[in-house]
Amino acid sequence: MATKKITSLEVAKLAGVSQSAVSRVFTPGASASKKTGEKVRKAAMELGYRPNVLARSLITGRSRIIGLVVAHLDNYFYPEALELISNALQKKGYHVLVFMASKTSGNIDDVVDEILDYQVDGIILASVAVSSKLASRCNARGVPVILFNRSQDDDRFSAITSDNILGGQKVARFLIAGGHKRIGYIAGWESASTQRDRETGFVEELKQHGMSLYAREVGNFNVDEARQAAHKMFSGDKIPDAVFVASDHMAFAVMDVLRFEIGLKIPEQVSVVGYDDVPVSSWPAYDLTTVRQPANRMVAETVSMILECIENKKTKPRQIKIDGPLIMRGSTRMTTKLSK
Amino acid sequence: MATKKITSLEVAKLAGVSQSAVSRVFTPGASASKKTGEKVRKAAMELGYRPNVLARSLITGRSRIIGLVVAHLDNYFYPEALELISNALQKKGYHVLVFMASKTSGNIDDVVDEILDYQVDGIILASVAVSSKLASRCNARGVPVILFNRSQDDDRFSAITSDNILGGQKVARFLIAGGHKRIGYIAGWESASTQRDRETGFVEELKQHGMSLYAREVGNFNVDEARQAAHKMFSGDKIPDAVFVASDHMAFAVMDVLRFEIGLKIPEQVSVVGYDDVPVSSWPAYDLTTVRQPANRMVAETVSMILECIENKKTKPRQIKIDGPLIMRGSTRMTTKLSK
DNA sequence: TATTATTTTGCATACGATTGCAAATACTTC
DNA sequence: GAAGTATTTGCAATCGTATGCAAAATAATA
Repeated sequence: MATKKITSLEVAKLAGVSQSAVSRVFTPGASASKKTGEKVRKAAMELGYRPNVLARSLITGRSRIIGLVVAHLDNYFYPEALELISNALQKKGYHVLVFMASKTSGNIDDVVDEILDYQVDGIILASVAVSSKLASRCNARGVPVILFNRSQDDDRFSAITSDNILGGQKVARFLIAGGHKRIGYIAGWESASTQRDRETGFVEELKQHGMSLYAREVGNFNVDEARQAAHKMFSGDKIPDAVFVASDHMAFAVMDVLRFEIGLKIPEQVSVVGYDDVPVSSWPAYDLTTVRQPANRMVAETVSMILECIENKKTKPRQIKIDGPLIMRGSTRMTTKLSK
Repeated sequence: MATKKITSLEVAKLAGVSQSAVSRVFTPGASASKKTGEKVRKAAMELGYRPNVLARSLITGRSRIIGLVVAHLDNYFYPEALELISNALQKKGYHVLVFMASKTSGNIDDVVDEILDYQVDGIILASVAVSSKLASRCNARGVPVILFNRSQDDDRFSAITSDNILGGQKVARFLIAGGHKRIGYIAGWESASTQRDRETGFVEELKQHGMSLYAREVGNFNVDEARQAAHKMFSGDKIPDAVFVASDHMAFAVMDVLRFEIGLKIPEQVSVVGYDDVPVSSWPAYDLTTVRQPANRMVAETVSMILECIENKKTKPRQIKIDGPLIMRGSTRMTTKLSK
């Protein structure tokens, strides 16, 4: 009903000081005497006054808002990342404005434009790419853009990923050491750097050992397509004895198909390896061997990087790769002792 | 580098009109001739001008930002809801400022205060409660508050939930019809209305059939505690032949304990029922019978409700319960034919 | 074409804060 | 207590846009 706005002016009146004084009390770096500080704080409390962040942003040019574009919340790696990012930024006095890059909404560029309208201090793109035109626009406005779990051949933004090439290599070494001879790969979305790097590392390392992919299908980081891929790969009579799936999310679907539709035993007949180490992977029903993407460290780097860019406009973009361990679980057989 | 801001004034100059004209062109309801419209749009395009949403909000008093507080992203019902909410609001020209109500951050009231600082047009609390003091503060500022998947005995805000009482009843009827005699319940967080309602409906319906709970433990909507609860409940010699778990999320943990740690067969020895119908429930590894919370309909109601409250301040808060079906899957045995 | 009704436009102010500047006050020091 | 230095404080301008009001331009009507 009485939708009254309490402004600094009213607090000033009640406290018997100028409006600027009120502002100074609520501005960290500003100078105000102890006495006025108390008077103002008391009056503010009484009226329930809190500074209007938007008005402040208008004049300071800093909104303390970070735009976050996220696409695949159905892959449980992202909710976890979102939670960590939001918490970390919250702790630093920033907040997250979320934008979904759903398949429906088409163009990511439009989304980024919308974000810029909010005068965000920075943008985090989680597993999402953006045109170089938009990149320059962000650049021109001095808004740092950080790619999370995706890299792009554009040195105007920083990128934080796990070391996907190395991860792929680890999987290859592990499967070879386990005595597997016919090794398949189910790929993610071909245009994603994560997909490419994981496959590159994997295939290169196989080659090092004189092997090559026995089978390859594409799952596009999508459950349904992963199921189909599994069916194709395991429908013949000579089937792989191991399959590396480009994400845990897809790997679960693959495991379900192998066990419940094709009737194969994991790991006795087929070993399955995933990538991400989302919480479900450790649940006994899947117990999936996988490469951990250290979400907490990736987020920590992302947040400190973006804050650094905001503080200091001259910060050069960097590409950071974070190593993650191979987590050995029950979805893979190990005939041979594995030397680290 | 050249961090130049393009303002409406510069566009006005280039287009040869006044600043107000530019503003009018970019303000939906305002009057501007076709001719100036074109001139302005052309100039804006050339300079890459877009209106500053924050400045606009300052004067209109509407930010087109909705604050969303969310707690349990580890329960996969919430990422899904978040995605739906964000998409629906995006479509209406609103955006979501996310706040994590992590266990660490303690007081929700502080979080809500922070949200208000951003002059949000409305607040959605997903499975989170707030003190009545804060409720009045929001009320006083004319900011509608909607509870999502949680209700509270406070008619100042609207609440959208599934019909948890009815859901609990359905589970009871189903288990009884299945011939189960010793029925256990693993509860969520006792203070949550969802937990209370599910249990109430469940127990009442058992009573209707002359039965009562054979065992009861508390899992607090938390995986680890659910595991412990399962252990306790199934460690004796007379164990339940069915267990209703207050959320799918916990039910998975319970199933894993039963199968892989205690060595029971599901559903032959124990039937398990969950609540939510998150995507994982339909995966063959769990194939969990559960009550569906219709996230899309719940979100649709939530969004239309909050927009209605924003448009028309006089809208009365309402409590909406949405019925969800029982989804029968393989985690429960059915000895008897079930009459709907 | 003259007159009236309707749109369009510019001017100036307001939204709620921050901040440079200069005057006023408080604190040192001799 | 006077002179000098360090802090506080208020004034006024500013951020980028929206909007009421009155003047100007255009359209409608006779």
